[in-house]
Amino acid sequence: MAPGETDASGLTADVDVTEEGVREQGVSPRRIPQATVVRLPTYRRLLEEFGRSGLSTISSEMLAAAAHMNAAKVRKDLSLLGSFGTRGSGYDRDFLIGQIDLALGLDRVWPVVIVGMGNLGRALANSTRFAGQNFEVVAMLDADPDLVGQEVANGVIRPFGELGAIASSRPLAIGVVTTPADVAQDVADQLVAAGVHSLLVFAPRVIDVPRGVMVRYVDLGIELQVMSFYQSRRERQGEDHDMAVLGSVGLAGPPGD
Amino acid sequence: MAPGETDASGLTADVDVTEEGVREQGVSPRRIPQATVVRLPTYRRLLEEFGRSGLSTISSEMLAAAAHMNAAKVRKDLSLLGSFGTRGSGYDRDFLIGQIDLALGLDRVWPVVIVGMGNLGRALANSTRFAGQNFEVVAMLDADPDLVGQEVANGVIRPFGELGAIASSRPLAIGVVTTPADVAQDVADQLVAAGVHSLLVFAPRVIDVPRGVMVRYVDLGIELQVMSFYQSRRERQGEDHDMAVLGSVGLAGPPGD
DNA sequence: GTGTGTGAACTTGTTCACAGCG
DNA sequence: CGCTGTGAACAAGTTCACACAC
Repeated sequence: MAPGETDASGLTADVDVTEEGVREQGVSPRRIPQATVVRLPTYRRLLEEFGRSGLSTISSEMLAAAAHMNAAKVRKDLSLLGSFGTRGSGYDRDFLIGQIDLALGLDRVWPVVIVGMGNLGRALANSTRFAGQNFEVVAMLDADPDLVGQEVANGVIRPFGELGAIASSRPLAIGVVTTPADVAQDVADQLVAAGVHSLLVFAPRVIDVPRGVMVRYVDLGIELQVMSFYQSRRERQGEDHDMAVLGSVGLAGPPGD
Repeated sequence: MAPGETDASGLTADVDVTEEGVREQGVSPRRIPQATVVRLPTYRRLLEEFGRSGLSTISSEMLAAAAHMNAAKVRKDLSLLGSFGTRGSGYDRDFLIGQIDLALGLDRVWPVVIVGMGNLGRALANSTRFAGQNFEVVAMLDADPDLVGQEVANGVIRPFGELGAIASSRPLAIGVVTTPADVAQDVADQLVAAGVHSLLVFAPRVIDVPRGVMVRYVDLGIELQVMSFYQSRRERQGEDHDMAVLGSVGLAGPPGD
């Protein structure tokens, strides 16, 4: 196969993606498909970058070129947020960023808990993405007594057992699970009990959650195996296929051509 | 929306997923859609786990329940590899694992290079997934002189400038980019020049690659923003939606219901 | 009877192509 | 005339439902 770009995620592990509960209730402009939701952050980032170049108006064609995708897709995605473009010129950068933020819920700060402070948990805690504008790491937990008490990023690692206490002193929205696979389900259960409704799981394990709780998986093993698949194809067949881009986090596609 | 499960990836960032170059050439049994490729590693892992429970025959229903998905999907996916099931009983675990390995190219070891040995690069180098059976980290590079020479996992960090030399002494297949975003494109260019045909990019940046090179993205920022989207929906609307599971690495879906 | 393999229906996502606004 | 917004065509992915093999 020629490598093309994939879109991403790769590992859709799941099930049950019902779109209920959500249907128009005044607030939501329109139903936004998941495929679009996943692309909005990329558009947002590119708009920021264009801004640094001094551009204040950006066309779907420019965004599409920068994101390596089809302009019609960009327009369709953006039109789901409302009709913000100006025919003949394009979209006003600042206004569009504001609208994307509104759609993504980036008009507030979400409290995040990270459970499992090994190498990966630490890397995430130090990431600007986690410590950024809209997300605040309110707790870093681990069951290992040797790790408890250590300073990481701007805080200290606390015992996993304190989760309940932390949850009663302040609301928690997102839980990041960077523990070994064998305890991931138990950790997830306790996070859900603590009020977390969104889980980002790095452990290679399918997690059971009650309805209403969202789970997204980031699985490095799957990523590598997907690459192995395309790489072995390329070697089996002649060279020069055309691979493109795939995305894990939902970005990218399989090496198509 | 009720949280459902998503499938994942979330961030499909890409483009160009052409399926050329690949079409049937004797070796490939049949065309395997990307959606299936991404799920094969999960089936493989679940089969391993069932094996530990002593089961030697597994039905699509069992796999589906464990993976939180539809049994018909499991059967359709597996049937693309060939007709390995036995009607009335199910699939022979060991044989099926072998067939999945064959399809995924896990019958050999792929040389991996990691560029950017900050927290994340180190976490990956220490990961069993990277140091596992089918992947071998043959080089850990960084441009920072302070990091060069440090021991990580089973090796030592070398200067990024040595990439070319390393590539001429042994073939490289997969490149992992865990550098800051501003140098990611340059690093990718050099990896491609060194013969790498698959890139796993953690930097929040769209990467340009020539045809034939596959890029998959893992973007934590996108993951968090996708969670923010569904979380803010849930709060805007009544509670109790039904979210499910989404996958980043391609596993999971949007919180549907 | 049990569970696979698969055509057909359906749903989701992408691309085209063009009407129409600025 | 340029670029958005969008219906309509298309492609990909999922689920159903059932014939058939064991």
